[in-house]
Amino acid sequence: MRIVTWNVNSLKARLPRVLDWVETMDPDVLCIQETKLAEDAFPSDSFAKLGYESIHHGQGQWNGVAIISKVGIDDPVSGFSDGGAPDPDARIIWATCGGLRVASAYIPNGREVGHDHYIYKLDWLGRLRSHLDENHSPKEDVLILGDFNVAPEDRDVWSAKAFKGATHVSQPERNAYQEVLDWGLQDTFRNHYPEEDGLYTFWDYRQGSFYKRYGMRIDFILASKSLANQCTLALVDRNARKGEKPSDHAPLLADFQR
DNA sequence: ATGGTGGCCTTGCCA
Repeated sequence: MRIVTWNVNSLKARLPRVLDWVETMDPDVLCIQETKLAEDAFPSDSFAKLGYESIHHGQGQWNGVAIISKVGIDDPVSGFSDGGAPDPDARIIWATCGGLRVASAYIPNGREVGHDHYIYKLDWLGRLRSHLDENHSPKEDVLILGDFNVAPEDRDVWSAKAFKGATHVSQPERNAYQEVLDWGLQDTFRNHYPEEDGLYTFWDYRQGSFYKRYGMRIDFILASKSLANQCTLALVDRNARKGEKPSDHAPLLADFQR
């Protein structure tokens, strides 16, 4: 099975490129973030023509997450089932696809260390861990895919110096991310490239960051142990960041022996 | 190509 995550930064703006990419790369499951579409505005028909079912949790101008699948979509859940108040933002959607419990997640950006939105980000990652604790076992086949807006190590940003004091690299964010991993998930991409640095999934539109290789590795395919052991390929498609009207994120792809 | 934000509910906010 081929599983992909891609923050598309507006599915309306990106639809032609996403459809073209899906036809070429033929994923079984694609998790999309930042659709920026209202709940009912997801272009299901366009994906249905390519053989995919889809589910969407959207709010309009911001955020919005979706899953498209060729291997079924069962038991969808939008947001968290952790007993807490509903998340005001559309940031996570869950479904069972081909026997795997899959989540498409868009973790809050945080804006600035100490900002209300930063507190929300830390809380949000805590709720993700709580949802896993209360709804799943690490012995199941679980995949959390998405834009985590956290760089786990200094080598996951182009310059640790440039990020000093910034969000995405602060210790509280890294700790909250690690708490999610510690539930029983592995970073499948890092498993494949344990010694490499300079591998990124996001490049800011500003200042020609992509051309300068000023990137960040903030998108992940996290897999429970049983699945992580079956991951045969993991890669970032940097070509999708090139050309006309790219997203600022590249798709991250993983193949599993299933 | 020797240089280069982009998306949105747009004249500001968000990433």
